[in-house]
Amino acid sequence: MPMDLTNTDMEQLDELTCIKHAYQRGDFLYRSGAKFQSLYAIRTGFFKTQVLHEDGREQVTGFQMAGEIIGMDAISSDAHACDAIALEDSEVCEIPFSRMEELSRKLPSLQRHLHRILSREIVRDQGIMLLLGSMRAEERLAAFLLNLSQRFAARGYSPTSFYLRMTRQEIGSYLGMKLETVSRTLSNFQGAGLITIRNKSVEIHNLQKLQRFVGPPPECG
Amino acid sequence: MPMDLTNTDMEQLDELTCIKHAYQRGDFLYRSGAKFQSLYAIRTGFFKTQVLHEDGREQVTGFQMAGEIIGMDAISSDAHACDAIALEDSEVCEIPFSRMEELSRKLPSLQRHLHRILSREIVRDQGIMLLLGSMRAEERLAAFLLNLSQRFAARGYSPTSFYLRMTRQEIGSYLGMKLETVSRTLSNFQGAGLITIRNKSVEIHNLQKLQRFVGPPPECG
DNA sequence: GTCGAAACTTGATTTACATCAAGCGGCACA
DNA sequence: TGTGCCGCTTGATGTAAATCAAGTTTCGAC
Repeated sequence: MPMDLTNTDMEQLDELTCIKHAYQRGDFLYRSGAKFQSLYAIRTGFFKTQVLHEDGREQVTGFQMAGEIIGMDAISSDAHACDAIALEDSEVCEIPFSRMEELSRKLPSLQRHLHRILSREIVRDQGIMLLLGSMRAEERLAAFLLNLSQRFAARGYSPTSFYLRMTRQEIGSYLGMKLETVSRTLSNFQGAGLITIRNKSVEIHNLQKLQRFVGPPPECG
Repeated sequence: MPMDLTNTDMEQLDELTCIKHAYQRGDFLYRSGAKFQSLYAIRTGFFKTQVLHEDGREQVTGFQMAGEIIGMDAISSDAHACDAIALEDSEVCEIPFSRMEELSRKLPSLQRHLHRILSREIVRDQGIMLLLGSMRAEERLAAFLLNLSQRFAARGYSPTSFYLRMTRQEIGSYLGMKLETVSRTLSNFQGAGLITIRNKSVEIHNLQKLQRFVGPPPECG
């Protein structure tokens, strides 16, 4: 939780983030419809969030990793609007939201931080809307890999070599395509020498080239 | 702005919402990249928000009407992340955000309200992700019409008879399809007796039937 | 180590939607 | 009261991705 708090602020904030929990792969952090109590800061591990349509269709709405906050969708109606499921053994800090509201009334920097986090989620979602609404399969997958790359890099891991914690099916759900298309497109990237993919481990050989995939097809010449 | 405020709270809030502006059709309320100062409450009229990809592609991320708040995406980075454009002559209240933060530290009910608004936007976006990621064109358009219907109804207008303020192109951008597909699908709905559409005026004949379109194709029998 | 279920890859075929193309209609403006 | 443009509709054709269908690999449970 990087923010511009003084030490004493930090101490007060500690009161918030003290309830730690461990989850195993497959565990639900929360379920859609559950009463909202807390936000959750992921300390270690990997989660997915998904919304379920009444007709059984599901849409993965995000993959969350260490340092990210989830549960913000639940504030609006006091009930969670999606499921959050651990994709690997994970640790989270539970942040009781009423405490957070109370404290953020006293600490402007905490208040500001909370607002930014909420807003960042909105911006993230808009980016996914752009991706789902106006990109082709190849571009979506390239954008997805680059996004993971950046986030791993920001955490001190390699931006070019990492494990996918999720299945092809889950990637497909997130990106609005079928698992076969995910598999095929990854194979194409590999065939083009952009990446090496072996099961869930990815190696990106050329970030720039992959970046160039995210954009309109090169028919403009 | 319906909320549970006492009268004196209400008076303090009035200080916030006093800067009124008028916009004509086509005017920008704000542009992507502009410095963030304020949220905007739409009093009358109709807006669209859109994100622009560097390669020129654009994605409409929402249509906003009276009573709705826009500009929340800008909080995270102190700069607007999308354009907001009036689709008809409109009036908005500018809400300076620093004032709002200040005041919401004193008024827990305002604080709570702000958090709910931010969270509601997140939930809305997730719904659009579901729509874009896992629905067919027909379902998306049905869902779109039903959403407009509900929102008009909530404002005291007819849920079954209304004007579309946006072009087929804009609907298509929002729903991740081409304008021709929007046009064709609307024609199909009309052919099936679900709606009457004449230019931008829509009449929904059967909300239930339209509702049933939002769901998996009836192959389950 | 063996078995069985999931996850994944790859190919053949189908399909929903995009693209290309032409004509119509309503509205702003002269 | 025309006239030109933009938004819209509709048809013909093309194509990206879905679907259907094997076959292979991986991995967890026993």
